[in-house]
Amino acid sequence: MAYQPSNKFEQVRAEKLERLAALGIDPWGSRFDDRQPIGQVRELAPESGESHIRVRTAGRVLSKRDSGKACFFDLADKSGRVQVLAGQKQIADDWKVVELLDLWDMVGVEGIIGRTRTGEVTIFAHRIFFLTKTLAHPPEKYHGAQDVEILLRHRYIDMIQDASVIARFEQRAKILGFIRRFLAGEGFTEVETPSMQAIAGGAAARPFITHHNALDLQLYLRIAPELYLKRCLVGGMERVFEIARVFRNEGIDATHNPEFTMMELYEAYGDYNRMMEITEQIVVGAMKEVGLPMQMTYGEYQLDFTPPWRRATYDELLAEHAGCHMDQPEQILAAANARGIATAGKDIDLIVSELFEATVEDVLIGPVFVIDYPASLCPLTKRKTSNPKVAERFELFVAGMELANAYTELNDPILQEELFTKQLSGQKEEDSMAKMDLEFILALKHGMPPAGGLGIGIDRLVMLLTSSETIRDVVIFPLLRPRPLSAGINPISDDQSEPAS
RNA sequence: GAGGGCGUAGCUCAGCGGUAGAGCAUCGGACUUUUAAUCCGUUGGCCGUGGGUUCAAAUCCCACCGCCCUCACCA
Repeated sequence: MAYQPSNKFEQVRAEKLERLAALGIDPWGSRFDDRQPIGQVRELAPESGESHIRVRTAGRVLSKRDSGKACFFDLADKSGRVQVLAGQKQIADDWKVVELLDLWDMVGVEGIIGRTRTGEVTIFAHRIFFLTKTLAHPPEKYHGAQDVEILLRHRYIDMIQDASVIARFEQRAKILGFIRRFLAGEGFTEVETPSMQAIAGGAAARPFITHHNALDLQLYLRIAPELYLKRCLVGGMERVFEIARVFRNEGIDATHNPEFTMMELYEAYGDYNRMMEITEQIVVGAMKEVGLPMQMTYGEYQLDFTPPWRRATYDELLAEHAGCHMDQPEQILAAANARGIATAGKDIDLIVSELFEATVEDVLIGPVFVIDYPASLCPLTKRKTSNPKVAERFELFVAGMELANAYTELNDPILQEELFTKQLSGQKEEDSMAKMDLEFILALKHGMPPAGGLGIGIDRLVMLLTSSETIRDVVIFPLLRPRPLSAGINPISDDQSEPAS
């Protein structure tokens, strides 16, 4: 299969493959040992002039300034960027390599660290080792690629041209690392429950459907790990958690990606009050992990995470922002009608929920725990002993985003079975958390200890802690509709994918 | 799903009825302290796709595709 360059730029670069080969140089390089990261190399630089310190490093050529018998280029690796001066006389035979060097090629460099007369940290090269040819033509050097579509579809371009992109995903990794260490320290065991489930339960969301051929079985991609993690409680795993990729077949916007990461934990003998403490510990700990102060800004908001955070009941927030109480149907209907919320044929609690979402959620700058939800909205949650119409549930809101959701878990199999059959009128089954799962009921019949359970949206937490405005900044490869390759970027083979019909 | 915006060279963008443009990048040349290097020259286009209006369409109209924003849906 012959390589077909997709434009003249690639044609030119392809020809350089031959020219490199003619010089006995492998354009795809090989192992390069004893490499010092560029960040470390920079630290060896003297105050001025050349040192006697030899350095050996490697990276990608991001810019290049030819100057007759010398060539300056900037070499970058993950740790930083440094200028290299390759003088024809100084690098001797390797000058042939420099002559064939293109932007975004990768090379190894050996030389002396120093500074030019303008003070720029520079490797005065003695050797240049060709490591990898870049066949594609890179974006413009000053602005770089700006088109969001290019940056998302080809995230590597985003990473190459903007060091903060990798840094942001490293922050994400640090946050996840902290959560794992913290929970391990608290005695939680990490488990991995099925992503493919015969019944997609544990949340209210439309699932993705898939199929197993050998079993001839329709399966769903999970919308939550909840029902499996509770089985672990039944079995005696007293503290258990999962960092679960979940999949929801819903719309896409700044805070929703079809697949995202949910941390769920369950603690036997706990309740939702205990979950609030853990939530504070996790969020505050994660903030410290990435070096954030308790007072911080996120977008236009000034947030103070100094614990304990405000705890406000669902009812008092409803009263404050919608002017009605959740147990007063006339008030609710009036308030809903006043805001144009359709009420006909809808269960009163569904209307309450819509009213709450319309009036309260967006104004919750927080951090604030919204506690004690209308019970009918919470089929997996234990009811308050003092008032069975209220469920021991909280949601954590920050900057208008829901960041966490937790309950005192319902462990009564008889009530659970009943709640699974109860659909609120005016609500589609797919919009309800109540989906009959007899296997789960059977598990509860074997005795699940009273417990607290917590889910934290990891992507949104990372957004908050990295000042990211959209979830796409923290999901490394967010979903985009596939399309025939963008102009100028063609595959090496000639079998173009067909556009979706 | 509804409304709005955008799609022009590899990239960043101008042009908005009358021969398709600039900067960077590329290619050739000069230059051993440049750093958005500079200087001289050069190449580069199904103007997203398909219809239509017009003597004439990148430009106006319609449909479709993709992306973005707002709203809706949704945690």
